[in-house]
Amino acid sequence: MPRQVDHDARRRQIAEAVWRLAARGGLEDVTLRQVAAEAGVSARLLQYYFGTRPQLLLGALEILNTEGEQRARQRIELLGDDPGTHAIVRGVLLELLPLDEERHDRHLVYVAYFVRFLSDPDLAPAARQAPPALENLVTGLLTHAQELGEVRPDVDAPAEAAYLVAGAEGLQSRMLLGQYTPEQAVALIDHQLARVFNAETGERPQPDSA
Amino acid sequence: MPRQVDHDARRRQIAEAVWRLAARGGLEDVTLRQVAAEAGVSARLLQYYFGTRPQLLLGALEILNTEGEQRARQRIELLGDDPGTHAIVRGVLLELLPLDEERHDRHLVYVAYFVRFLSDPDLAPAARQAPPALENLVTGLLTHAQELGEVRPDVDAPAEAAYLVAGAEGLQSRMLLGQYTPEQAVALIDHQLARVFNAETGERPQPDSA
DNA sequence: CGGTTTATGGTTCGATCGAACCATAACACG
DNA sequence: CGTGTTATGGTTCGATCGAACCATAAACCG
Repeated sequence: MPRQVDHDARRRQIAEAVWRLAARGGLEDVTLRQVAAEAGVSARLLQYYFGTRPQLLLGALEILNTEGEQRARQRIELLGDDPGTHAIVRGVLLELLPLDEERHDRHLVYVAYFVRFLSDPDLAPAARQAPPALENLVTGLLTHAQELGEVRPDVDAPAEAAYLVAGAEGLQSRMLLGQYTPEQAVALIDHQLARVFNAETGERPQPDSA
Repeated sequence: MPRQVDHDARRRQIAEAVWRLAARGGLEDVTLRQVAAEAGVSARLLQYYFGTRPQLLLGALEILNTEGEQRARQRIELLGDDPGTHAIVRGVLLELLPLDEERHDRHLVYVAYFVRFLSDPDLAPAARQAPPALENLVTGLLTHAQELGEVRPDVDAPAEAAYLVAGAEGLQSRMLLGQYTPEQAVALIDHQLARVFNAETGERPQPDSA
């Protein structure tokens, strides 16, 4: 069924236009006419593929979510098999940083949606899931590393995991504001990881897989 | 000149309406008519006190900034004289958390403005100053504490300060999303502070001064 | 080949937006 | 007392918005 492919491709094309506009001027610039112009299609098509404007916003966000998850998983797998817990945690945290244009725009779009997440009952579930999931993942990885002896038993795994993730999110904002270079932000994360992990278990700072 | 007082009070009244609307629905809900209704004044007054809509957005942000600085300084001074470096750093970091309604709304408004900071040349300077200033302040405090022996000499003060501030900012986002209670967030910060500072220099976790 | 669904463009409508314009109270000062 | 500045409300205009409506080309199906 080649129809389905066309259909999804069209939705994706339109969603990308929404992302670009939201990353620039915020959600208030995401008007049906502007999206249509940015996507190079007629305004009627937005109605056809997404319906009303709130549905367009929601749909574009859902596509961004699934796409982001895919990319993250790919980049983690790109570390090779058995990359070591240290490297995996590092990969998860770096995923939160805007280290390339794709992640830059994605995180920016999330910020543009943020305030809506709090009040809009349709948008809320799309954003409330990811962060705790990440934190639980890191907690699990740290606990695992503790059992392997790669992390000293006196570190509070949940507390450290929570602050590692929170710190990465904070660095994300600052990078978006242009106040940290990618190198500085990565160095700060590596500094914390070097503290949590025993030194000898650390991978050499291999460049972020693009 | 009681005129000036009235003038500023009016501007503040209008700015508060802008904040409330931005904290709910984001900047796209900050329309001149809605602000007028929320503030209980006529739309004409917004023009009179602020001019055009971009000027209103900018003015409301500036008022929020100065007000936020004042409040922060007050709360720090409320710690008493010579509260100890540990307590001061703690106070600075807690200022980033939405621990009361005032800070909740303020941080929310910043998020609503965030995307604009990146593209709007008028808005940008209002937001780019604060974060690095905070970080430098914490770095200075940690270095000072190091000289006093309250922090071990082998900790990297700038790196730890940067991650402390970044972590507090990350916790801020999660609290706004309702994923952390104030107690949990404060506990995470205290956990990090206990690690950076020598144990005996720590104040007992005195409740956040409201 | 004929009909039904799918996919697309164009147009129009009522609502709302930002901003300019017009009016006039209230108070200040000479 | 009068006159001018300050402070406020109301109205209107052109532009734009979201959404509904109308049309039709293309593709698929019996």
